[in-house]
Amino acid sequence: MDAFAARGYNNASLAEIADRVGLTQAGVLHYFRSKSLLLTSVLELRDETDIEQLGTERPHGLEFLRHLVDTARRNAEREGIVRLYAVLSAESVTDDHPAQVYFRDRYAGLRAFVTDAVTEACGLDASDIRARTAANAVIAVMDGLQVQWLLEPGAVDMTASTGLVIDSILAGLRR
Amino acid sequence: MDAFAARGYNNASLAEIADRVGLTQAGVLHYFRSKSLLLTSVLELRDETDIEQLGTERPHGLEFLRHLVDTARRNAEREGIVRLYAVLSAESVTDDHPAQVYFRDRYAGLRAFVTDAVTEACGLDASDIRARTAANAVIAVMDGLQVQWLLEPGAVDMTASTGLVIDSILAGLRR
DNA sequence: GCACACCCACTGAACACTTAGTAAGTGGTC
DNA sequence: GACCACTTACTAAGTGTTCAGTGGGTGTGC
Repeated sequence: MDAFAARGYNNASLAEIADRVGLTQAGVLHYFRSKSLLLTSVLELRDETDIEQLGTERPHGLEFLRHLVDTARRNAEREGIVRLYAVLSAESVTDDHPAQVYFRDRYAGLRAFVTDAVTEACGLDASDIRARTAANAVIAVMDGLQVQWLLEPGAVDMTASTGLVIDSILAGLRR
Repeated sequence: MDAFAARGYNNASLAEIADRVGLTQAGVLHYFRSKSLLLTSVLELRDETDIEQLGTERPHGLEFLRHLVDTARRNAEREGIVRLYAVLSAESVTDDHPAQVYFRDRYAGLRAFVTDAVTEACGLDASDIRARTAANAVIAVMDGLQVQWLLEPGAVDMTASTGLVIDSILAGLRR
């Protein structure tokens, strides 16, 4: 995780990773057949532990959207994970990137989740595309803030900006 | 530009770039002393041509924010440039990336510009930090949408989502 | 005796960058 | 207009390094 976050997938080397876990390069490849399999395994593990932490109770509607602001707040304390996702999600749009499928699926799921929450929170019709437009914007703002924050932490308040966008959009859609 | 956009800085090779311009690898290094200098030159050239196109008249306040929505619309027709910035801005947060300074400066300038525009458009006090919070969010939403759009163009309407965020935030701040 | 968990030593490819050279042109001098 | 010194625009052939991945081991525990 740290290696991929600090250097991206392409520029991280198995030798460096092996070193940090006290193995040789060949030792790492004993467990993961290839570098790209290691990357997808790291991403899957990250998802699993996140889901475990979340528990079985998943908030809905407005509560879910408030939860996103909390996530932004918590993210400001977890630079490693933020960096991992910020770097890899953008790198994944390059040709033949091994995490491309992962991120496409991840965003599809996220969009569906947030769209539902917006629809519910604003009492919109399920066919109202404004919910999807809003959901995409909410996801985008969180991602975009991370890049700015990683480059210059003092210049960005992820919690405030995320909260402002969510509040403003909800207020607008409710009218 | 195409090479760095399609493969990122680290994974693009001078040999490939040389091939596409009909030179040898050494021929490219005759003009640009190093790969990282080539990257920064590409980014600077991009800025220069953008500034030339913009002309001398720069919109202010509300007009500038409307202009951002137009930019989002135009970007949907310029995948190459969108990819270049989306990939490189995120890659730049990795250790010792040659474009790190470029993007830090770029975001600092952008934040100042958009903050001024929001302040003016909403008639806020110059010291009101909500303008900066809003500006960061507007920039972030545009960046974040690009990554989603590059991964799955059909799933994202950059114009609509950008417009929604700007309109909602302005409406909220004006009250 | 067998399976697992590794390491050592290697391979071949790719990479950025260097060096030495060539061919074409440019400007000045006799 | 012939010669010369110098520059520019490259190329060919390297250099040393780094990389992911392989194959053949060896030790350890069951």
